[in-house]
Amino acid sequence: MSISTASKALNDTGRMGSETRERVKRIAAEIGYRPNALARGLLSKRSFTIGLLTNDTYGRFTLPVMAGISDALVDHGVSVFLCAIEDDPALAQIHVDAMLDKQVDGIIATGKRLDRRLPVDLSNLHVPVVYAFTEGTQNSVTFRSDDEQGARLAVEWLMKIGRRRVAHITGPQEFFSVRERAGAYHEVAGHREPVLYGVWSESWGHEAVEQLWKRPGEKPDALFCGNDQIARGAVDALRERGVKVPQDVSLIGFDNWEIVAAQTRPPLTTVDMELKELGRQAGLTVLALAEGRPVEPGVRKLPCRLIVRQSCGG
Amino acid sequence: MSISTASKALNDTGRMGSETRERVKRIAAEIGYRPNALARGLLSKRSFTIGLLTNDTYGRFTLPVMAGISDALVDHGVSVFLCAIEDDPALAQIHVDAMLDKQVDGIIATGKRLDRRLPVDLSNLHVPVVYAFTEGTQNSVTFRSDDEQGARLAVEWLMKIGRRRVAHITGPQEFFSVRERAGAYHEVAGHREPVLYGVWSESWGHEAVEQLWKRPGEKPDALFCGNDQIARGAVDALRERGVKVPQDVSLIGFDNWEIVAAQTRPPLTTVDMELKELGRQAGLTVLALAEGRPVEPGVRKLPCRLIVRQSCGG
DNA sequence: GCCGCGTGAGAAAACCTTTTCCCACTTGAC
DNA sequence: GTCAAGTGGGAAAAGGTTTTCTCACGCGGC
Repeated sequence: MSISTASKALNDTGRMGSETRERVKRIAAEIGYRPNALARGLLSKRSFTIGLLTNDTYGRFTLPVMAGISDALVDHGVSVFLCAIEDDPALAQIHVDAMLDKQVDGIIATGKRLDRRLPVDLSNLHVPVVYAFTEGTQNSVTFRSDDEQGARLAVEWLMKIGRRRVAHITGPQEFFSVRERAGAYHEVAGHREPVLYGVWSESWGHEAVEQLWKRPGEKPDALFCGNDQIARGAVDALRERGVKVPQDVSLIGFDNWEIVAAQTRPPLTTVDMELKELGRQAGLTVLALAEGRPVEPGVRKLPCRLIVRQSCGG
Repeated sequence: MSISTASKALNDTGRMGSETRERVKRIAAEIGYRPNALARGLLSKRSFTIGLLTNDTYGRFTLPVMAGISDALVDHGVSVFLCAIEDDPALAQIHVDAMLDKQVDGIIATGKRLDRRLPVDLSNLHVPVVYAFTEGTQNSVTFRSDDEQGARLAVEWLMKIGRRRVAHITGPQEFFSVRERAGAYHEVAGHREPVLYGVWSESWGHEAVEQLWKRPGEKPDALFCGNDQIARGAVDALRERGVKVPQDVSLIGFDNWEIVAAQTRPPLTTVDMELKELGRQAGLTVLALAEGRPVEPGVRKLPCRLIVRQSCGG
């Protein structure tokens, strides 16, 4: 039995008698034969391997994206190198070089912020690069959440359940997503209540509520928070003031970070950026590029989804 | 210039004139030559790739372990396939097969619980397997945190700062770590206060404090909590009751999950399991095994470290 | 002046697949 | 019976690297 015959039998290629083919397959299964992906890759120029580059240390954004990528690609036999590069350009370069040496079919770059580049230039690689939740280069394919639509979703929901004085407590104004969410907030809620910019922490949420409630005049009847941590801090501050959530004030967060959103009392209604779906699409896209299928460059905004828990009432 | 001469020049092997060697190296650098790791691996039987298998969806344990592995192995040119397998045996098998096909040099299995196996049998693979933070098989190498020592660290600290009535609020008794921590707690603190077993959530921490404070008689002056989430729930409950932390009650958590521990008010003193170090050692061990260096099988317990923040006072 | 040895460089095999090409044999038709 | 066409199987090359083996040449010693 020659090697080539065996190969053709297993791959259903070439011409041969069906009983020969079956026999080869049976014996291969018996001895547990598995082709060596290295050798196969050497010839086919496809390693069935991609690299995921991230500077998101906590994995809060990366992990769902990774799950989506893996989910989409495991059916295609593709495995994923995860490379956490902090914000270290030298480390990033080492990882990129290592991935290229290993002949990855493509690279997905992901981060923790839409408007930041990774500390390494991926623009002139000979493998396709797709950006997810991080800023891409000219003519690249970039996937991001539609923060404007997400914010709109949240504020519209608050209006729909009858809230009229919606305040917005959010992160630093330098963040692109912050500005985009604030823009949508203003469009839907008008300019009756202020936007409070701060940092992404619980303590800022807490402090912002203090500021709002110390002001004279009518208090807000709803808070749209820039992330779940801020929302959680706000809930705590409201409880301390004796303000009831959701009876007196409705509250919506952003991120749907389970560990924060679901454990808050009451559990937070929040905006989910569908990062897993984002990862899935990024994975399928880099695969398409690796296989030479044409992909239109540009920024793809994926819709967010409102996760309704108990912090809004209704 | 023959291929073999070039190879020998770049690898500093073989006999050749030093000026030839230098010339080859210079030109290689000029044209940006990088050897194909697939071809190299095909011959050397070393792919400089390992697989990390995990069923920890949140990545709370996996991520630090992964960081440690990557940190230790990047210097050796090793990349890591991350495979999240949930608790799905079929998915696990697919990922394991994919990794073996890709000729990984070894596999590190990690999980979210010391006393649970991954839903796939890794015992008869022809590549080395190291277990980290999950139960291994007979004769395997397993790395785990020393929960007993960690708990002792916490309770001794509470005693040292003058607390005498230390209660222990923790997770489900089926967990090995829970029993081990409770054992150490009893050894150090005696049996004056009860151990409250429950679940790993904030709400259980909250409820447990209710239970403790509803009982007649003297209240605890310290709480040793089974994880940071329980501790956080406990802090909230204490605040609601007007009990001051750390003035009236000192409180220690477990896990040092930054996002919970550092954002609690006051920030939690807690026990860190040094998962990154655990990952680092697991990485170096699997590398040693891959290179054929002998490694003593058995369970290696790594010491925990107490992270002092503000929830214990002085 | 010849032989042997040492030195530098290249040829070839090996790693494991896939794919192309070719050969031999069978079968059918005339 | 002969030829053509078609069919089943094998040989060989390719992919990029490392390693072992071989070869040619120059130099020193006798």
